[in-house]
Amino acid sequence: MAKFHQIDDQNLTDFRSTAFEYKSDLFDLSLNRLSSFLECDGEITQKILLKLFKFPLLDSEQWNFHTQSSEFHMTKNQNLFHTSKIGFPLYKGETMEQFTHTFATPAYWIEEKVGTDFLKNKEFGRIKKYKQNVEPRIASDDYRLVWRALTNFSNRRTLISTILPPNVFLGHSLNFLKPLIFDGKKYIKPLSYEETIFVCGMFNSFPVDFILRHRILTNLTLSFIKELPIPKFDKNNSLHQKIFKNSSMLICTTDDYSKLRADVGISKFVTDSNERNTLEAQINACAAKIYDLNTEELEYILSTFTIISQEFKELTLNEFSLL
DNA sequence: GTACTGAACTCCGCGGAACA
DNA sequence: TGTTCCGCGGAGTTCAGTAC
Repeated sequence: MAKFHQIDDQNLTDFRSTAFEYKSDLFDLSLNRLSSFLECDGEITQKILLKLFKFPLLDSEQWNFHTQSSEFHMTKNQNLFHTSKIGFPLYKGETMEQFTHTFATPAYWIEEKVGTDFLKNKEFGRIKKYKQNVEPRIASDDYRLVWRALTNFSNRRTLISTILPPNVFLGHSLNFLKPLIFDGKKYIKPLSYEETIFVCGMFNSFPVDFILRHRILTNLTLSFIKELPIPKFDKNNSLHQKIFKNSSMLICTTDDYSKLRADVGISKFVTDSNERNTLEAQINACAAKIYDLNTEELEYILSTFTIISQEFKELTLNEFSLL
């Protein structure tokens, strides 16, 4: 039997009459695959979570998912920041939103050489143990998947992610997927652009958000991200393809993404807000289908996002009914 | 003007890796 | 083996927008 977050004396006395049966499968999952217990509030939540966690975690062998936080610390590194718009912009959580890097104008910039030297020094510190004569390479040279590290389970959305173009720096309120890793001899790309864009689409979907809302309070730490169950991208799966293509059209809206567009072969992009809503609703519907959720379960997930408009929820359900 | 809510900022402590 | 540094996580504080 289980019941979470009970502080009332009477409720604790009547524990058995108000608690629910915590499924043994969920118990095994929490104990063997996760770093903390999955907290849930009843039968349907348990059923949904068990369906979602049938897929490999991002820190499992199936994925090659390498995260990093704190590229530039807003307090410790503030001596590097300026407001004269020279060099690379410093992105913080508040400057991006789901599928967009133009949500707000950056407040700080870092001179290109100052910033890249700083990051190359840190990277050199990481790879020097391999004793290889290799020039350090840094993440800001490439497109990278980012997400807000500071959030809340009761916010409009908890996981807010996009892909940022090269030549931008990140404040510590943004965590990111390393686009390049050092394997001991050379730098390799652990995930393709297609996989990265697909993951971005999954991150911004309601089912994945639903998981995090049952696990975090305010800090979306790296361990919670790495314990997300995400299916491996399958280019032959039409649902995966839909999420990848829609995400591409939502993210790559400026010339900063021309190289990425050419690389993944998606030239179209969408800036009209109504069209963007439709594409996002389709991504949510496809994600729910991938996780094998039924209409009742998707409706329940949507009902827990109380600040999201009813119109967008209905759009998502309509798209789901078409699959 | 005040209260409330959502969201971001800042500070501090912990733990592991590196190093003397 | 002790010390230092740095990445990371947690929590309190502050700010901004909105409703009344």
